[in-house]
This record gives sequence, C-alpha cells and structure tokens, in this order.
Amino acid sequence: MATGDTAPRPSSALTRKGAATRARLIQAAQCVFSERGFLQSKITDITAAAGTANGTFYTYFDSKEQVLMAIADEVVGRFLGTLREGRSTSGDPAEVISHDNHQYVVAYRAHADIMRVIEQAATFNNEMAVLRRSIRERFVERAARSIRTWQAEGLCSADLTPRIVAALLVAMVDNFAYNWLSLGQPHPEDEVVHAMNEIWIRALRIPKEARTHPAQL
Amino acid sequence: MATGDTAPRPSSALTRKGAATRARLIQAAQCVFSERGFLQSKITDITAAAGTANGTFYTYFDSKEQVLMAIADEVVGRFLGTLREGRSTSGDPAEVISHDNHQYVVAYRAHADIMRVIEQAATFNNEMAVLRRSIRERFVERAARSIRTWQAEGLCSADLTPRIVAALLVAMVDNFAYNWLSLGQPHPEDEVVHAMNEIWIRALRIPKEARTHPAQL
Amino acid sequence: MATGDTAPRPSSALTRKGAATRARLIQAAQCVFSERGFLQSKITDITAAAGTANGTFYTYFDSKEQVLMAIADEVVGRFLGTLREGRSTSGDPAEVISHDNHQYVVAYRAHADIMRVIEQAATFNNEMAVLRRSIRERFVERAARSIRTWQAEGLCSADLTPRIVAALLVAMVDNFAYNWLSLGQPHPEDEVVHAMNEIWIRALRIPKEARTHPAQL
Amino acid sequence: MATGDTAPRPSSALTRKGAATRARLIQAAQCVFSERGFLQSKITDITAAAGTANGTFYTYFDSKEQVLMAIADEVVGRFLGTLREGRSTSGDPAEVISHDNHQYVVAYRAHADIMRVIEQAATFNNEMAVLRRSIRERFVERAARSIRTWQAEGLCSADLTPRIVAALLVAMVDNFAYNWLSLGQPHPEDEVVHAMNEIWIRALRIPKEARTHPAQL
DNA sequence: AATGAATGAGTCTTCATTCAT
DNA sequence: AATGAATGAAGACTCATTCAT
Repeated sequence: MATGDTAPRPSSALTRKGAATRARLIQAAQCVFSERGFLQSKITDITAAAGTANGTFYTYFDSKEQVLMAIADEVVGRFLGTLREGRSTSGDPAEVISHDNHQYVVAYRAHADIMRVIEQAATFNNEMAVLRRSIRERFVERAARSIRTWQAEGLCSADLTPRIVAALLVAMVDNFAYNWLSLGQPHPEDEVVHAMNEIWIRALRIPKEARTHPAQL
Repeated sequence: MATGDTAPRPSSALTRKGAATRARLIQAAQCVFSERGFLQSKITDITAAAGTANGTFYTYFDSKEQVLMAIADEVVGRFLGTLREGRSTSGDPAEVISHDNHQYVVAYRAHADIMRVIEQAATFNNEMAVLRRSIRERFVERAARSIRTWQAEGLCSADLTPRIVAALLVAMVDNFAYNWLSLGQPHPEDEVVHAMNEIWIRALRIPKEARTHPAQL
Repeated sequence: MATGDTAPRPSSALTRKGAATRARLIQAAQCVFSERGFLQSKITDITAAAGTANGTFYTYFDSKEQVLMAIADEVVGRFLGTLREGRSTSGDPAEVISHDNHQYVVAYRAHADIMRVIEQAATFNNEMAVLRRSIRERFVERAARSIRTWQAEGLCSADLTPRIVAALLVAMVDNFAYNWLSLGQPHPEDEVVHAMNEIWIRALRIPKEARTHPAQL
Repeated sequence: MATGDTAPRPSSALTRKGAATRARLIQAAQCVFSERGFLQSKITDITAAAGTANGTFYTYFDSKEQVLMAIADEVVGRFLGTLREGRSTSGDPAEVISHDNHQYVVAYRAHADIMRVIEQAATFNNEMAVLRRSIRERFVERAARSIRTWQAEGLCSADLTPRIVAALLVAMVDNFAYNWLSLGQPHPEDEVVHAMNEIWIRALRIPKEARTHPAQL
C-alpha cells in the first residue's frame, strides 16, 4: 500500500517509547498541516504540538516531506480500507455505483483536511505527486474493470472506452469532492450524491428497469 | 476581468519604455513559472530571464504573488476570450456542448503550463484561490444557465438541479484537462472529447434525434 | 596561480562598491581565521568584522571554504611573488640556497597566521589539501631542478636523487617554518637560517672554496 | 607517558566486562577516526562500530576529544616502545642514525592513520597540540643529546647548535613521514631512507672512515 | 527608470551530551 | 553497566525586499 519509504530513521526496531513519540509527531504533524497547510508549517510547529524538543523530530524523520509521506501512506491505507469495508456485494451496476460513490464521499470527508495538504504538496514534490496520482489511478483502474465486466455482460453500453469513461467520471467525483469537502464549497449532500450516481448511470446507459438483467442499449 | 490589483506601482501612466520593461518581466515570469513552478522560482530568475536588474522587478510589482496575479488575469482573459470567440451560434444543445467542450480543451491546452502554476499558488495564496474558483464558477454559471434554458424548453431532462449537474460536469472537464494537459497524463484527444460530450449529453438526457425539437424525456 | 575557483558568485563583473565589500569580507575573514582558526570562525564573525549584514557574505561567497580558498589563492600568489622578487641572480649554489632559504623564511613569516589556517583546513578539506600540496610541490620542483643543474655542472654531489633530496630538504624547511612561525615555537632566527643553509650545502656536498668552480666531490 | 587524563570515568576499578567494552570502544574509535578523520566522525559512528548503544560511550569517556587522547596516549606509547625496542647498541653515530631513521619509519608506518588524526586534532585542540609537540620534542631531545655527545667525543662536527640541527632534522624526518605515510604521497622507501641518513650524516659531518674513531672535522 | 548591492528575518538541520529506565 | 530516546544550543543558508546611487 505504502508508496514512500516510511521506515523510521533508526535502523533498529523502535522501542515502545520511541513508537509512541513517533506516533505523537505524526499526529501533531497531521494537525498542524491540516490547520495551516504544508508550506506554512514549520518543524517547530510540529514539535511544539507534539510536546517534544526540536531535534526529536529528526530522530524519526529526515524532513517535513518525509513525515507527510508517512501520514499520506497511512491516510491512503485508511481511505482504501474504508472503501473496501463497505464494498457492495451486489452485482447490480447501479447499486454498485451508488454504493461506491457514497463510500467515496464518506471516506473523502474523513480525510478531507489531509487531502488538501497532499494536493498542495503534490504541486511541488514529485514523490507526493506520484502518490496522489497512484490513489486516483487505483480508482480509475477499479472503475474501468467494473465497466469492462458490465459491458461484457451486456449490463451497460459498450460504445465508450472503459478506461476513458472511468478516468473522466473519477476525475469528476474526485475533484468535486476536493472542492466540496477539502476547500469547503457548500453543496447539499443528498442532491450531489444523487446527481453523481445518475451521471454515472446515464453515461454508461445502465437500464433502469431490471438492471441486473441485460437490456437493449 | 481582473481580480487582483494589477495596476503598476507608479500611479502615473507608464512611459513607452516602462511598459516594455513591464511586459518583458511578465513574459519572463510566465516562462520561469511554467518551467519550475511558482514556489521554485526566484525573483532573480525572473529578472535574469527578462534581462533586467534585480531591483527593477519592484518598480513594477509589489511581490512575486502580484506578478502572478497579473499573468493570471491576462491568461484568464485570453482563456475566456478563446471560448467566446468560438461560441456556437446554434441552439442545438448537443452541438453547443460538443462545441464548448472542444473549445475548452483547445483553450486549456494553450494555457496548460500557467494553469498548473495557478493551481499550485491557489493552494496557499488566498487571492489566487479566489481567482481559481472564479474561473470555474464562471463556467459552472454558464453551463447551469444553458441547462436551465434547455430544461425550460424541454430540450433536456429536468430531473437534476442545473447548478449541481453543471458543477459536477465542469469539475470533470476541468480536472481531467488539468491532469491531461497540465500534468501530462497521456490520453487520445479524439476519444476523450467524444466521451466528454457523450457524458454531458447522456447526463442531461438530450435526445439524439431532432435535438432542436423538444422530445419526451 | 589560482587553484580554486575564486570567481565571485555574481557572474557579471563587480561594481566598484561590490569589489570593495568583497575585499572587506576577505580582509575580515583573514583576521578572524587567523585569530581563532577556521573551524572556530562563524560566518557571523566574519560579517561582523567586515561590518556587513549576515547575508552579504553569500553575495560574494558560497561558503566558508570558498572564502578561504580565495584568501589562500591570494596568499599563495603573494608568497610566490615574494620569493620571485628576491630571486638570486648568482649562479653560486651556496649563495642561491642561502638566498632562497632566507626569502622563504621572510615570506613564510609574512603569512604565518594564514598558513596555520590553511594547514588546519587541509586536514579535512580536499580542495585545501590539494592547494597545500601544490605549494610545496612547486618548491620541491624548483629545488630539484636546481640540484639537477648543479649535478650536471659538477657543482654538487650527484649521488642522491634530486627529487628525493629536494623533497626531504623542503619538508625540513617548510615544516620547521610552520612550527616556528605558525605555531610560535621560539627559535633564534640567525642560527636557524644558518643551520638550514649548512644542512642543504652539506647534504648536497657543495664545496666551500670557489663554489662557482667545479671541485672534486 | 600519558598526557591527557585517560582514567575511566567511574573512579572504581572496571569490571572485566567494563574493561572489554571500553577496549571495544577505543578500537572502534581508532577505526572510525582513521577512516574519516576526527571531525567527520560522530559518536554514533563509534558506538555503531563498537556494537554498543549510543549512551554507553559516556560511561567510559567524557567526550570525543577524550577518547582520542586515550588512543593517542596508547599510540604514542607503542610508537616510543617500537623505537626503544630496536635501539641500536652500537656507538657508531652513522649506525645509530641509520638505525633510528629506519626504526622511525617503521614505527610511523604502523601508526600513520592515527597520526593523521592526531595531526588534525592538534590544529584545534590544545591538549592534542601539546601532545603532538611533546612527541616531537622527545625526539628532538634525544637527537640533540646524541649530537652533543658525539660533538664532545669529536665524532661529529661541533659548529652547529645541537638543539637546532636536531630540530631541523627531526622536522624533516617527521614531516616527510607524514606526507609520505599518512597522506599517501608515493616515494621509494629504500632511496628515501638512504637519503635521510645521508643528510643527517653530512649535516653533522660524520666521517665515513672509522666512524667510531675521532677524526678531523 | 534602472541598477545591483545590502539586508536580516526565518528555518532547517546537526550532533554532542544528558537522562530515565 | 547498558540502553536508546530526548535534548537544545549552535550555525548555516536562502531569498524576498529595500535602498542608495
């Protein structure tokens, strides 16, 4: 799951105390980053928030970038975890879409602050850009796979390239979530999720009636 | 058009020479920003590229942010101009959508580099965030207006809130363009634009046959 | 003459004022280094001594090492200049030796403080080690050349390899000067220089009587 | 022999285990110092090499300087020991000189790496400078004593001050050895040692024939 | 207007040394 | 004795911005 090297600096395993301090620093960094953004955060802000001395930061991380990678890796893991947990078991495409979009919004909301930080860091840090891209790629991949299956089974229109529709629809969901949840643009949740679902369903021409049964598209 | 205060520092009008120097600085800044991003660019990079002395920068701009605002304003103006020029005169929704999406892609591609810079600056500079939001807002507004009209005329489905579908579809187009054209993810243009159009058309349930004539949606 | 790259950071030529500031910084660095050694000197010590702001240092130099290189290059130049100026015109080996040793001591004394600094820096900085070695190498080379000539002309013993005797005798003079003049070990100048000369003369078996005339060695 | 305070920190005697740990640390420090020099060596490099925890270092030493003093004391002891062991019993000055020079080279070669470290530390640490000076002083003293004896016995020229010739000749041997063996400048051993001996012998005008018997100098 | 030197606040980063366990 | 986490003083370096000419 992890993309960056999040291993602690000391090569030996951490003691219980060390692990606790490291965790405190990560926690503090997450707070500080969320509050003022990555760029505006100083190492001393983090150590102050963690209640450690300045230099302690460097016992566990090489740089601000590295601690963000550690956080991001963890967040991505939790994010994906949230999605997996709530995986729809139904084979009904409309239900799958509705379910996934809802889960996506729920998961995003839980990490909206740190996603904003990752988004910022991705604009100037290559490692972070790679991570950011990989998150999205994962969703595109998954959506494309579903679409390919549905097309094969005649459950949806087959006239659009799966990879491309998937990329477009994921861009929509992901970026809308960013503007809405990370940047705080107000939108009514119910309507938004409904519209999202409908756009997916219509784009893929998933038939309304008896969606688990093939229809003439 | 302008969002930030882009007036030159001296309140008096610029001499011809002064205007030329200012233009050279803007030009240079745009190059430098495009190449290494806003954060990585130093004032001296800009003045070196413009062939002026270090301090000359401050004869025309108050800060690095301000020169970016000047550039961004100009770019936004050209961006919107490009779209307006190519405005579809047809009333056929499908044609309008197809036309607008194509124009959008063309316009975005022309400013992809600087859009990446604006995107970066928007993550930490409020003025830039406001500008960035305003660009998108303009498109959402316009799309929502079209949709509202089409709905009123029975040219498209009326079951989704215009503002929300518009926001979602614009998020899709805008963010996909960013990833594709600003960040360089490869995609086949024809297919992408086709899929984009189809998603809009299907999302809005614009009937294929006789699109200028109302149909039962 | 110069070994390191002592060009000022700004690629353009310095203005009169800039050159003055740079000179002041070099002057100050030389004082500070001489007083407390290279390692114990902080950049702020130098700028304080030069009466400039902290950052001004970096307008002219990249690092403490670089300013030392600039100083060292200059010192080496002056050092070699001093020796050249006072070059013995006589062909008499004893006279040449006596003259050169005297000049060497005079030149060394003039730069004893900075030589101590160079000696220190050469123990951990490779560039400086190279410079330090190159100074000595120059003297060894010169001495070896003289010896070779004298041997060919029968003016001195030919049973020792010129390069090796030269290296040994230069090590003696150079290192004794370091201990005496740089580290401050007290020695009576007259006696020391006399003994130095005698050791060279005897080592090379230069005949006392009629030294410009070949003798049976 | 010891110059610095090399007593272990706890005043009580060391346990067997403690002594072993201390020895391991000294051994490790010597390796690390030799490899990267005193300044570039971190305490953690030493403890890592010794296979102990960071803090253990301070159970046995007060500082990085102190462990070097301990090493230097030991090295100086071994150095002098090597020389003493191989002491020439002959009274023949030429033989004594040749023997001593050879022994000196052998002894120096055995400690060339750590001598380089001591040389470095002596440039900024007073204790180390004192130690370094004391080593040389010992040799100068010894050489001066021999010379004085030989002069008194008519075995060598009496026109140069023993202390001064000794200081010069020791500077030659010592510094040449440093450049050759510590800094790695290549030289052919046989020729070098031969030339060294000859310089001493000629400088002191030790007669070739029947050197144990007084001659007219 | 233009120049380019001067400024100095702001941060990062290192690592010898201490300390609680 | 040993451990290894914690400390924090110390100093380097950057670069947007100001200023004297």
